[in-house]
Amino acid sequence: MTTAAKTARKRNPRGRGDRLREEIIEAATRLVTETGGASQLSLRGVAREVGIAATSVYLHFPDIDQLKAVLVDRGFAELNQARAAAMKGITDPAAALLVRYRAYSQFAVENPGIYRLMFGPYLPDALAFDSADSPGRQAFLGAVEYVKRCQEAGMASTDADPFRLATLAWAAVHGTVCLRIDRPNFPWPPLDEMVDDMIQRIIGLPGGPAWR
Amino acid sequence: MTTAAKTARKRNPRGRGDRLREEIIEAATRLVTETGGASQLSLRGVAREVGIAATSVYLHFPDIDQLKAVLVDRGFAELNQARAAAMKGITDPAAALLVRYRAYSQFAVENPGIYRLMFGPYLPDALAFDSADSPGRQAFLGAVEYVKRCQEAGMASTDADPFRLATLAWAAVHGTVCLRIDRPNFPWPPLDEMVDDMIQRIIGLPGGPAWR
DNA sequence: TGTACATCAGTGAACGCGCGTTCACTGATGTAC
DNA sequence: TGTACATCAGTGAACGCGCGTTCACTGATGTAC
Repeated sequence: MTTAAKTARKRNPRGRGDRLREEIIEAATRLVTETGGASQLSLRGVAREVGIAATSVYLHFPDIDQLKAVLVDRGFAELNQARAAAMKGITDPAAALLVRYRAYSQFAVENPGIYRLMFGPYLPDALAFDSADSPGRQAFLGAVEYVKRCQEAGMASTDADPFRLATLAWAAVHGTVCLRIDRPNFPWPPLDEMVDDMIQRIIGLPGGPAWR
Repeated sequence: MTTAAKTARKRNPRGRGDRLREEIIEAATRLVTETGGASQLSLRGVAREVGIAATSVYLHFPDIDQLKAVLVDRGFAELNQARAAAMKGITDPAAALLVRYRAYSQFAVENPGIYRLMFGPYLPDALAFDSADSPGRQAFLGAVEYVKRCQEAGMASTDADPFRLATLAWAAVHGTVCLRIDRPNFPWPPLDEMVDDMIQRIIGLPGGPAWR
């Protein structure tokens, strides 16, 4: 549906100008998802997708980077939500850890455009800074916590601190999904299987090589 | 040095028109390396960098994708060379494997623009196809071979076939370097240390968690 | 030895396109008197 | 109840820019006769 303006748009009623803001965000999400690349996301392209004049985007966003920032925020919100939903009711820390990374990787593969925007090189510098209280960092610290629980339960290697293990795991899963997205012709094993295998080996989870 | 034409270019002598081809490739390499992104590599930009008319690029490349293809080829050649140089004289298969991945990751971090072009989403489809005889695939099969040797020497996990282990290792190292490039503010451990740690855990190399 | 011609290495003007951004505007609807 | 005015939601023309691509060209140098 990236084509042109579908049906002639009706102007929003008085007081509901913010609805357009929502439409713009949705259109941008659609574009990023469909084209898989946020690099060519343009103000005029988004306006075209919504079916409004290019200038109307300025009513809600001072520039395209602000729009990207919103997409990234929503992306993290959605990822966190998916992760929380997947982990719901799971008490075993090792199982919870695996499910976390599976949810992460599924989100990435299902939303490659948004994922690339969140973790790739397209981000405006201000967002890419990845400060200690950024949503990405917060989620990472959540993973550190779960690794720690696994260690305390004797279900993970204790030869490295949990921060280090979580760092390795993040990088490994990130690479897994990036290559899958960018090199789809490689004979990859099924996603969940590969992620489980990866995490078990890195964290030293039961079922991993250290336990055989 | 991305600025403008340095010194007025002298036309190449008769019969040496191919020198310009080389200059164009070098300029493109410089641009990709400096800006770190191949996405905005443009025909006119390259011409500007070389100091020639935009149209002169057509004398050697029908379009920018052909130029990118050459950059990728050279990238693989350089990577292979760096890898071979690093492995020279090393007989221990486990040490050789570590050195391989260290060389790979160093190449990536030192040439982020080229690396992204080689393994990222910017590639023209024809190149990204990653067929079984592509240079990337060939290098990968080299890694599989070394994993196999490690297994045969009792220096690696034998709970998975070498192809699978090499797949995991590649993905993990790819993620390591990508995140390092794209999220430089994260408190990463030193590159070699992180790569060694990653590979030892995944392959089950001596020094890895399965051996402690 | 001179000269016409072919070839080679590259140029420069021009095109249409999509982009971000500006500016003044339009037209519907609510509100004050 | 009517009307003037303010506000709100959004438009349309125009700008300058960089881009890829076309076309006819220029000017040096080698080669055939």
